Amino acid sequence: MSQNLTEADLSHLQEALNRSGQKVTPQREAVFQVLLAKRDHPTVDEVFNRAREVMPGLSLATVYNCLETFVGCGLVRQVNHERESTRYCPNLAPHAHFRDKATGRVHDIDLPPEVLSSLRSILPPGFDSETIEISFHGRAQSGEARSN
Amino acid sequence: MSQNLTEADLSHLQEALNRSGQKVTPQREAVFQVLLAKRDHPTVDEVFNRAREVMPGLSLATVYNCLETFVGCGLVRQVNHERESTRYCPNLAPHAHFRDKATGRVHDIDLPPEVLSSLRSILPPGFDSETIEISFHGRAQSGEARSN
DNA sequence: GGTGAGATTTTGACTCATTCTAAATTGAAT
DNA sequence: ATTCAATTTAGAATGAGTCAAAATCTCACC
Ligand SMILES: [Mn+2]
Ligand SMILES: [Mn+2]
Ligand SMILES: [Zn+2]
Ligand SMILES: [Zn+2]
Repeated sequence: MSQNLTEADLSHLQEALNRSGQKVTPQREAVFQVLLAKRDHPTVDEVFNRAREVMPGLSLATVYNCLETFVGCGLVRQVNHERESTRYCPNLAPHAHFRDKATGRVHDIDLPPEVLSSLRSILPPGFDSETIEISFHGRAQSGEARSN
Repeated sequence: MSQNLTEADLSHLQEALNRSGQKVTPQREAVFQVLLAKRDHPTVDEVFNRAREVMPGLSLATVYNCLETFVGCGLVRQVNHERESTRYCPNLAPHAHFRDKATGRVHDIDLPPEVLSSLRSILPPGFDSETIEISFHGRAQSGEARSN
């Protein structure tokens, strides 16, 4: 379960933090490790509980801080569905989210470049978009429902 | 400004409420009127303040109740961006939302059927989507920024 | 290997949009 | 008129997220 970060993942973390002038800390390593270990779009509380297993003294505020830092340097994305608790996703490829009505689980849906550009094309002139969020809501067959 | 509901809008309201076994009340008429009068995706508080001008005794809880009722019978859509307050939209045509970073305003973006179906097509087999939400975030030239 | 400045973490208080509860009011049907 | 369910209302409660201030850590520098 609680694998350490691979060499590659650690240097990804280091590089992104350095790039924005911030330090690698044990707490940030632990939180990042949790996100990579199980890519199921955990809430802050879920991250907190998982990270505490490996670092018992960790505080909830620090988890909020770490996740905000990661979002700020582009290491993870925030995922919101309606007014539910914010979830976090370390998948940096362009993708949409599918939330399963039955289980509440969130699945990554790959977003091909041509669909992305057809989406951009619906913006009238004068609208300059920096980010696009796409979320589906419905039912997923349990066979498909591997927890990502 | 505070026009009354047109005959057509009132019967739209009546029909939708009847269909789901609920009553037309003065409060529901006032809240619905507010949504139709200025289609700028108001928050609950904005709806509350506008509606109070025409019905001073109205309570905030009732505005929450009315809006929930309207969402339930398909008269309006909820619009969420990140963790900001929920906004409400009476535009029933398929459309995406563009939130202007600078002003916070939300604009409707028409969603052509072919783009909608190209989006549906990215779902792998086994995923059955009931709703899709698409939101852009960026800057809109002020010329384009009529408040819808 | 110390020192000090700045970054990070921690705790606990706080905010505020939303939800809940229970009492009052309304209104349609008999 | 009476009744009963639906609706409205005021106010309390909830809970994810934020903030402020003190404690701790890191690391460049000596
Ligand atoms: Mn969420
Ligand atoms: Mn919103
Ligand atoms: Zn994702
Ligand atoms: Zn809209």
